[in-house]
Amino acid sequence: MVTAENAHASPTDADETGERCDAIEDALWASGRELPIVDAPARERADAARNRRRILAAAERLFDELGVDQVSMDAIAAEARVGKGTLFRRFGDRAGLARALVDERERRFQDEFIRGAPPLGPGAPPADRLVAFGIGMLEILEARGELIAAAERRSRQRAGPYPAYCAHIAVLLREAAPAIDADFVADALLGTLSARLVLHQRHERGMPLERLVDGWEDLVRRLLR
Amino acid sequence: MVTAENAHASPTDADETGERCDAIEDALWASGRELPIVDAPARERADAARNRRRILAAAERLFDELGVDQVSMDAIAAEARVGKGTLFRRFGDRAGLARALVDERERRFQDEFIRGAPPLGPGAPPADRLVAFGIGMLEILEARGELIAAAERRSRQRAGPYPAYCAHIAVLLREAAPAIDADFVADALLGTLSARLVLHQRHERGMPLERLVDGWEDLVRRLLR
DNA sequence: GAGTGGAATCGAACTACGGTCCGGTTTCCC
DNA sequence: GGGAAACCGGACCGTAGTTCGATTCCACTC
Repeated sequence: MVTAENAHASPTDADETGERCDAIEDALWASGRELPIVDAPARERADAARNRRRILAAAERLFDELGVDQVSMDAIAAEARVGKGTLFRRFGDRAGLARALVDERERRFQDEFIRGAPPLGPGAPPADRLVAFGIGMLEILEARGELIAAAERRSRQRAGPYPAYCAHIAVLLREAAPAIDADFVADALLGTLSARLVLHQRHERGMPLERLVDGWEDLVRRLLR
Repeated sequence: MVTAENAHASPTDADETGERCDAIEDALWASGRELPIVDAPARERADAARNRRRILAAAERLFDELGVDQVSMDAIAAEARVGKGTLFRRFGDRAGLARALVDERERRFQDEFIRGAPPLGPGAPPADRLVAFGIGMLEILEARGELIAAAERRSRQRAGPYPAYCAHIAVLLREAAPAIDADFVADALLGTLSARLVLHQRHERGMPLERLVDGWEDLVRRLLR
């Protein structure tokens, strides 16, 4: 069944999926969340790895071509030349697959936020870091909003990077304004960066990206002044 | 098929669905939205009215008994002794049915907000009205959160009372702080009152209602001070 | 390096659910 | 009573997600 033609049929050459970053993992543990379950297990069988890559490549291709919510899971499985069971065992559900596709980018973002250069990373005043966080998030949403909306479909708060974002924002808020209910306000701020909301503002209400950026900055400054 | 037993089998005695309030309608029009389509049409046939009542009663019963997202549309149709087609033609989709079930309460809330007594209604300072709005919304969510979450499932921003809430909040914000981007901040504030988020905070994170109330008030005051 | 036991994985058939369609029936107005 | 419009409801469709027997792979032995 595995022909020579599709034995290494992955056009995305993201082959080094095995790379880990212990610093990020530690930071995530410290923030009290589990790691996202989108990686390969420690020892992955060769056929499983091949199928995982083929599924991700097929999904990326179809999403790109047709739009995220015009593509069924059956279509992805067929395009990847893989059974449905394989698809779902690998990624859990549709949201898990979407999460896997944005995971690399989100990891990089978390990395920059935790240990990158100011103003996003440590060193800058907390208000500036918060502003930079929102801008970075809005940029990611601009590029991958549909996908992230699909990843957040079931419950945004439960899975994915939400708890980590929440914890990081809360830390900054406590630093900048100790009197504040940091966890509550973190949820409030993150609500502004919900994929569904931003997509609606951008495409249905026609608000330009700069307006969202300015709005975010003003919101943060007003809260922390 | 229609037996005497279920001919008027509606335990909810919301029989006067025909009552209209032109003031509210005008206000809603002024805010640029359409009216919610959950009413009976102007002239409803007798069998249609009977079936609508039976569907609403059945849904209420099953939702109460089993929890909102443990009840399928088939089950509601069966419990109401009605075909699936009838159910969907009447209410459009699952969200529409849920909206119909909270509609009366939301209308009352909109009414109080537009023309009721202060601090919710006109007369109080805008900041106080905003605080009261959030508290009222949180109370509704406390009582009917699951149902409202179901009503918001597809796109919160597009359907239901969201546009009206948004417009009203924006008016208050402009009054209290003309320099603010009122539409943007209205979305931000309403994000805090999203049914999904509040349910998560209340039941999964165990935050007490008073904390959400205090958090909301502090958030509004900080923004407008 | 070939063989083997057993666990991990594969994938097509299956279930359940939301939503649509359309021929037949009921209701209402005249 | 008659005709047209509105309505009814069950069969039907596409999709997300599950199951489980068949298959593939890998570690270990000889």
